[in-house]
Amino acid sequence: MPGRKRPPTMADVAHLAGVSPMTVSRAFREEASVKQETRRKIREAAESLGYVLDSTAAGLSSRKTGFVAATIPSINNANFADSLRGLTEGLAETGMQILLGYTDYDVAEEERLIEQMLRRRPEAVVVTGGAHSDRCRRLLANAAVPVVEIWDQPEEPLGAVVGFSNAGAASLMVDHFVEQGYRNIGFIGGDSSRDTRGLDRRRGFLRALREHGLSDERVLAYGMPPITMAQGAEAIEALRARWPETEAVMCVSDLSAFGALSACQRLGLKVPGDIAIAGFGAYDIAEHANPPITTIDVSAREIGARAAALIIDLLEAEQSSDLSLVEIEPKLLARASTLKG
Amino acid sequence: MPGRKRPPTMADVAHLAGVSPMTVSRAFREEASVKQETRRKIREAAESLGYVLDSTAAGLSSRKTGFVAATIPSINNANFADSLRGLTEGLAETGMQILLGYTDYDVAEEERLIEQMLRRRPEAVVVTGGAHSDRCRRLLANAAVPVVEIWDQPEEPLGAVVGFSNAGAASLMVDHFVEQGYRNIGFIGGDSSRDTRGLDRRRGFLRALREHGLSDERVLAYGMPPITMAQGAEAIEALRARWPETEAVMCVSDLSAFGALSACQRLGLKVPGDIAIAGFGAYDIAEHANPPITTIDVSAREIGARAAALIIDLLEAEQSSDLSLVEIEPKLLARASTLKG
DNA sequence: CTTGATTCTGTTATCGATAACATATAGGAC
DNA sequence: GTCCTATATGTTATCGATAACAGAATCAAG
Repeated sequence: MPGRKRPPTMADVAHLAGVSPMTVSRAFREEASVKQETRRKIREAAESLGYVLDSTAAGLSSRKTGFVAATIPSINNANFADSLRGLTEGLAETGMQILLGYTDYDVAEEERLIEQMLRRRPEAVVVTGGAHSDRCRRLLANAAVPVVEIWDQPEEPLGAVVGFSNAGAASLMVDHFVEQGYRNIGFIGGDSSRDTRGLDRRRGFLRALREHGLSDERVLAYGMPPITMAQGAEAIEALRARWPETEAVMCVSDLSAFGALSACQRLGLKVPGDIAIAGFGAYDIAEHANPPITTIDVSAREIGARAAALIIDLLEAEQSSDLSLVEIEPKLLARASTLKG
Repeated sequence: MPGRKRPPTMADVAHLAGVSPMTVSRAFREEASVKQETRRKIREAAESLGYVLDSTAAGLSSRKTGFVAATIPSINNANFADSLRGLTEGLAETGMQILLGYTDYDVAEEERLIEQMLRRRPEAVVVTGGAHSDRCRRLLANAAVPVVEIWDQPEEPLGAVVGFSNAGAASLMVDHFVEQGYRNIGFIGGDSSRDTRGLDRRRGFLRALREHGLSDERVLAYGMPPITMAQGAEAIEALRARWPETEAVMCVSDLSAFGALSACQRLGLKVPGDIAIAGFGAYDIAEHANPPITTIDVSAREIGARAAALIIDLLEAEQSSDLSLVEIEPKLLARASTLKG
């Protein structure tokens, strides 16, 4: 950290290169018209001074910060990480940078975060999931930038949506269970009203059970989201203790499903012989477990990529026609953990 | 997106509240002296206008952006995610925000990222790992802000360091294997020079083998980092094919170890009976696998937390005494996957 | 050589806040 | 009531860039 002297500015570069600051500013943007030779001189001067553009100032002046704000519930979740990757990659060509925040599945925290992020004047906002505080909705509306909600299909969207119905996705699993001949079917999920996507899955799952004329009583809520492997393990034991006749269980995520699977195996239960186990999210772990775990693939990365494309469109359009709905189709991946004989 | 009218500024709030802009500015900072009553009036005015502070402008003026830049190799890695969480939580009280970038294990990409981030004028920078391009080193040196390197102990640190010796950590595993009586020992890692931490682990592992007078030939390099479960699975089969006498294997990460474990079980091999398998990183999956996988815990979250504490110190100190080295001690977690009898 | 179009470069005002300094008001101590 | 200190507020200049406009240089065509 050699001496805290102030970093060089465009004026310094301009001085050294013998041009005006404005020309330096232009030289740093590809599209602007600057003579080849001048540009070279400027780049050299900049490099020799160790000059780095100040996008804080640039943003203030041009009213374009190059930020896209994004919130996800948890950083430690491969699904959201995949979506984030899709988003980052999709925005890469535009040079936009992601401003990331974790809500920890909490709408109050989301509100705090969104406000903090809006202070940075992002050019677009991506939020995960459909539940938001009133103030948060107001803040976003006032921000007058495109908003994209992902991973859900909210009843009252804030703007554009790239998502799927969590309830509908879960019902796919019921269909699969029924088709495989299971009748005593259970569900393991989180304990909190905070994970609205998890709750939607449960709701859709139970409704589908009823539609098939089956009992929807075998439900176990366990722990705060994100529900862990350990909680999946505890939950399956509790479920088996209470409803020993259970033949098949869906867990709210692949992680809990894996925990449940491991717990069963430790207890000497055969999966799927004694009990079938399914998850949600198409994590790597579901594919590589023994047996591989039946799951639902919601194309997490695609969600991010589509959101990026949508943002690019909306920013170009200027027009505020952003009530688009991009529907992602969840796919059931039938694997050994639920397949009979 | 109701009409793209310009958002309100402090001047608007000041006008409505009947005070000067400066007082509004003060009212938004806790420490500043503003009469209770005035502050209330201002907050009300702000809320009714939907005013949100512009930290772009604030940062320009005060020369404090409230950003800490951080790079990690991959977003989809629970270890780095944990460090990031520790960092975020540690910085929360200061109100600083993380500006995140993924290098994808690539020094050129790291250089690009660092420059992009430095344009935002972060008040500190956290980088993961010890390999950097010359230009990147120069950029960081010129930036005149504290730099903390994590997850490594570089020979030529850029600034402060919060890390551990990857080579030393891997040698712990050799000690464990030898103690358990294994003699024919192998290593599975990535194929690329890009994951320097992975290479360090391999190097340390092989050196330790030689120090114990054992053969260091059973090494398989497989795929690009981050090495996946699938690659772990392929690799263990290839390793067994080439060196059937192998009794114990360390994989460069828990993910590949889990892949290897699953592959062995599918082949009907007993773990640890026929072959012992260990990983690295203390992922959840290692704990919940069947059998649980022996691994090395490097306290990923603590790394982030310590980095945060260090940054807070360095920023307070003003003094540029930032060659601190915080040593994290890796711990071997001996589990069933390598324990005899 | 003049003209007009095109390309390149400079000048001035401004983005929205805060620092630094100046001033006003309030509250005790004597 | 005076003086002093502490608290509260206002004024002016500035942070580092870019927008918008204006002016100079270049070049081809007539």
